[in-house]
Amino acid sequence: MKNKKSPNGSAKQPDINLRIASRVRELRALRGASLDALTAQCGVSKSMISLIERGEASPTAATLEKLAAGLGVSMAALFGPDDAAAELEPLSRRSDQLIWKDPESGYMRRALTPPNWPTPIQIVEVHLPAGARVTYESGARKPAQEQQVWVMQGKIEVTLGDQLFSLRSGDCLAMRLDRPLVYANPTTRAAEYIVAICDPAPIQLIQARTTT
DNA sequence: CAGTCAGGTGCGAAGGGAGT
DNA sequence: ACTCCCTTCGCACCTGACTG
Repeated sequence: MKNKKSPNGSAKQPDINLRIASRVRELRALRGASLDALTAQCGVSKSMISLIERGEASPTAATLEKLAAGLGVSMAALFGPDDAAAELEPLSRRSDQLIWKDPESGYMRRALTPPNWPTPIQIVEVHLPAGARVTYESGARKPAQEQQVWVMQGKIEVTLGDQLFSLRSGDCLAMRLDRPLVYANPTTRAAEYIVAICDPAPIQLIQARTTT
């Protein structure tokens, strides 16, 4: 739960933190929830949410996932577009894709889906270092979300509730996000995998922007 | 009441010293 | 040179007080 010092000292990620900040603030406003209300829903302290919304904290994947669950969205929705006036761009170039690194586990995720494209499908590329483990404790969401994990390289273990799945290169696991979820790389080599998430929240966000 | 700030806690990484 | 142990440091995260 508690953080480890990042390998390069203070690995601040100002751009991505500011993007997460505006996304959390926007999603919370969209739901008309106060800091207290969101605290009650996700279990992250009011002060921590406030820090995240100001871009002054580098939250762990576990904290972001709790926040996302409290807001009723996938984690991918927290990395969404920060420019409401941006044109619809169907092509996401490798060099433009947003990368976020979990300061706790070293887990690195790259958002592949074009950021402003109105789709419920979010595709994410993940690099999971050797020995790393990422826990998502929140379980069920409303509306229900589904995702599929396709391993490109290495081996990973996915624990959904009390079910353990060992995946190797080429394997694809489909799951409904209704139980706590753990990704682990028990090997001594980094693993790479693709996650396809079905989440209507980004569309709701774009629709809300266009109607305000 | 919503949001911010200050101070404190717990944890792992890094670094240094001692022993082999 | 290597390993073990201890201390220090930096960070996420928390509680509770404070402000408007």
